[in-house]
Amino acid sequence: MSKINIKPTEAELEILQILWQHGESTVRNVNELLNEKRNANLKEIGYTTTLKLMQLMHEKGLANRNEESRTHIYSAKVKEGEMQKALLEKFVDKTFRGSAMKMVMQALGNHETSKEELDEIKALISKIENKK
Amino acid sequence: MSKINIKPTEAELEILQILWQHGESTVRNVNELLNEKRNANLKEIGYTTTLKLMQLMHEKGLANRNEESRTHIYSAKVKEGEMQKALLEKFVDKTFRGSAMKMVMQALGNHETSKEELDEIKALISKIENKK
DNA sequence: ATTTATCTACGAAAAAAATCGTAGATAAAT
DNA sequence: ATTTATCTACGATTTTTTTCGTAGATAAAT
Repeated sequence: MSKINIKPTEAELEILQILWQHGESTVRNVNELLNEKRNANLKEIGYTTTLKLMQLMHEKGLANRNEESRTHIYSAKVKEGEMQKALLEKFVDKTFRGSAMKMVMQALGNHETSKEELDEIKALISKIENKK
Repeated sequence: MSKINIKPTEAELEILQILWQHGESTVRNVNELLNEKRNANLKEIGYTTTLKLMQLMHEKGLANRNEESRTHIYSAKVKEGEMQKALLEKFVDKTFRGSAMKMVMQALGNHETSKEELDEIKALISKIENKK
């Protein structure tokens, strides 16, 4: 269960993404990945900036930290799916006045959806329909 | 076409919602609606706070302002659908690593979807499929 | 005609988020 | 054994966002 009551900031979410994708990581790892992505023209993120953010995330309960070795190892404390669910709900409220349907329609409309994906959705719909 | 390159802040988006729903509005209108929603325990938003936000929105190009009468009348400059589209895209990137599909599946899974809504989606899917 | 209420403009304070510099400790390299 | 690199901790600065107070003008109420 464990509902998520901690909303990450933009920067924190970016780091969470990395932790979810790469699993346990050091600050340096994360910092490098952040800067790779942000590669373009933008200024690099300093090491201590990332460090500070990750320390805060640990304090807030967004990340675990293994302090056994000098170089601490961080990992996401919240599960990706749960966080997505929580953020999605908030987003739908804020942007689509609570109508998840509208959002889904919008997403399907805009986004180039492949045949496979459509099939996937159809399968899910059948599954939901059968439950009724 | 006019792509949207202006991202509203949280507070600004809340005001946009009101402008979209109610059309032309005065600052006082908006301020009252904001406080109604926020009714619970929270502290009220001061009138000048809302005023300032709406002035900024006007400067940024998020809102139109009719200054004919002393009491200015504001309206949303960007269309709701366009803004939703822009925000959705950003949100999918940030939260679902760009996979709109994942998000749709998540949304359909979580949210209690009625039969009518499911039919609506199925209709949309057919429409998309036929286009191919 | 005065008082009272309602607006806008403007600047500034407060709060939240992001960024960085420096110090001190430990490890690695020479 | 020294020097150099790498870490954490911590405080401070900067930037962004939100909030509000005050002044001056106009309208409404008395």
